[in-house]
Amino acid sequence: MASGSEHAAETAAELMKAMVRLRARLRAESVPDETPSWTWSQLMTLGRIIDEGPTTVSELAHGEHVRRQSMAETIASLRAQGLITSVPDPDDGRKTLISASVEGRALLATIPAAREKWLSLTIAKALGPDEQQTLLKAAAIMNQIADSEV
Amino acid sequence: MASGSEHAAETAAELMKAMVRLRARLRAESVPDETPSWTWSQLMTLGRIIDEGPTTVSELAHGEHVRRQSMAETIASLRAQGLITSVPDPDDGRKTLISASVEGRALLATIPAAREKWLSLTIAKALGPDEQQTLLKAAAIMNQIADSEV
DNA sequence: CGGATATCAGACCTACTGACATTG
DNA sequence: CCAATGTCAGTATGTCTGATATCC
Repeated sequence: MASGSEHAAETAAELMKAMVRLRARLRAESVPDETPSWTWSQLMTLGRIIDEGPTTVSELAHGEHVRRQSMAETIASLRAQGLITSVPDPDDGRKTLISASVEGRALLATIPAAREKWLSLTIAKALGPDEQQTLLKAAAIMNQIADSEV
Repeated sequence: MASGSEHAAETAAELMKAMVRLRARLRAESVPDETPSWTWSQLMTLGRIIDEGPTTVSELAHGEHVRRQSMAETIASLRAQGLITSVPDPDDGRKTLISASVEGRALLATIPAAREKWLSLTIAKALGPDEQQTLLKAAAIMNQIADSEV
């Protein structure tokens, strides 16, 4: 074989294509009137805050591979909706420790995510168990790639 | 059984998470100085034009699940770079038929996509053949979902 | 005139880069 | 003084909605 890298290029291209197209479909399918306010970035950041306990904007930004400024925006949205609380770090005045509020934990527990609804339904309706399993495995692999060191 | 929908919800959530995070990582990894000009939307649209022969903005927009205006932007970029040509439909004055130019076909044949480079390398380096196969299958399934009828 | 196509104009969302104050 | 953190600005991209002209 030794054609591993060729396959890798094809896989990369196909994966990118699938991601762009599925994203577009999800956007098209999302009902504007039902969208409350949370984006996936917000939801995922909230989940990460709950998992990692009190943390800082910089740490979150690093973990999600975005700039501090971008993450600050997300945090501001979450704070505006009362899903998180932030207090100055008593040991380091530069830092602001962010924690999930009771409301934030409650929200994530129910995981309403209107956008997810259509995808869940379509997956349940159009896919067999094997295909669902493949997607789940692929999601894990994609996360692994996203966090791979160099 | 009967838990298919629960699994579907979990799969949907995991897939969304993976897509958002991988996208972020790809953005972080893309080298700004190397980015020539093509976006994935442009590349995919170009591919679709080649596959479907002469077509219209509306048809392309429908196929990619975006608004006509958005697709018009993409088409304008492709035209500005000489990758496509467009002529008025002789039979229907409202339509503009779009075809790929020789340059466009040549470009897609080489598939340079600088953004793809990091992903290809990481896939080749960090993933085994089985995992690559899973991603490829998943990509096909994701496309299937993106085009599913209701 | 109603339906479809294309395009112009304005807005938004989310991320980016650059510059700055504060703290360690 | 230098490094890290957080925040304020301005920019860029890709998409959206609304309005308009043209053609069938």
